Amino acid sequence: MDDPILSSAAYLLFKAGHYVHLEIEKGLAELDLSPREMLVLSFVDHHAGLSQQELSERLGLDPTIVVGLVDGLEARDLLTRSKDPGDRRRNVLALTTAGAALRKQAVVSFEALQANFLEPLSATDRDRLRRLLAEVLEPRVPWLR
Amino acid sequence: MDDPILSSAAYLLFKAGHYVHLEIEKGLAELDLSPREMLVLSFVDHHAGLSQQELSERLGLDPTIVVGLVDGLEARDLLTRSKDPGDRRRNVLALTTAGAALRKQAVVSFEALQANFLEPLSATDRDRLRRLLAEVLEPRVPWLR
DNA sequence: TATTGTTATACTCTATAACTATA
DNA sequence: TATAGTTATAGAGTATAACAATA
Repeated sequence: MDDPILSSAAYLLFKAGHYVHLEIEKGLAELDLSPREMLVLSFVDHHAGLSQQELSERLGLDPTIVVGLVDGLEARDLLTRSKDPGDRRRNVLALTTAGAALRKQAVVSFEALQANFLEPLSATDRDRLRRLLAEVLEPRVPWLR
Repeated sequence: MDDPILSSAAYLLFKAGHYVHLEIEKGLAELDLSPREMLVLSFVDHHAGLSQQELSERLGLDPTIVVGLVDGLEARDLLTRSKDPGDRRRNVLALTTAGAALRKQAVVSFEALQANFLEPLSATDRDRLRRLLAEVLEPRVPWLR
């Protein structure tokens, strides 16, 4: 493989991102969750009282996409929407008990899927990869730090 | 950032793949090329006489997508379609002089965009990242090796 | 009967703009 | 007048199935 593009870090990054998304998506289907739904559950759990706006910024999703995601999760009683008393334009999102339980399952599943994806790498190399990616993303997505 | 998902290698991989694609796409627009069109030009150049079928397999693109890509590149006289004399069902693709020239430009542009994307990393770390990604992808995309 | 390339079409995904309710 | 959330809709991107030409 001497192709300067197909063997480049950029192309491999793109491909790896695509494959890992596919595998996580397929695995999470057993819990009836899309990767994005898992992200929302996880994010709500770790950032209590955040608004949909903040969520859409942090996850890089269009606000209109978030509406649909929250609709679906609310209909399944996995989270609740409530008006922020301090600013009634804003929705405050919170996980229900069922939502918190499902999120826990999702994290377990996610980590198993990730371990399977990274299986060719040693534990040291997995962490090395994670840190390299974090370094590259840091200037673009500051709140990931 | 203690979120087990948002700080995971898998999520960072997904995000990084997304961002690098965006930046390459934006940069290549100056040459009126999409990332995929660049891939096709590069691949045809490095694998003389390959069919559209082979191209779609190697690039992970649906054959019907390849038809459209080749249509566009042929209309711009960047490559030629010709029937394989040994098997007249197959199209043999080849770059024109203009196509080869544009590909060269695209590679230069691509490498500058990639360097900019990986700017936070040292040369050693860029190569380390590339090798880690190649290792992870190897069992999934054997022909990348 | 199988395979390559092609077309047409239906489906999904996404963003845009317009609306409401609050501030 | 500006902002958070919502809705409706149009556009892009994709895959599916059916087709023609060749093996």
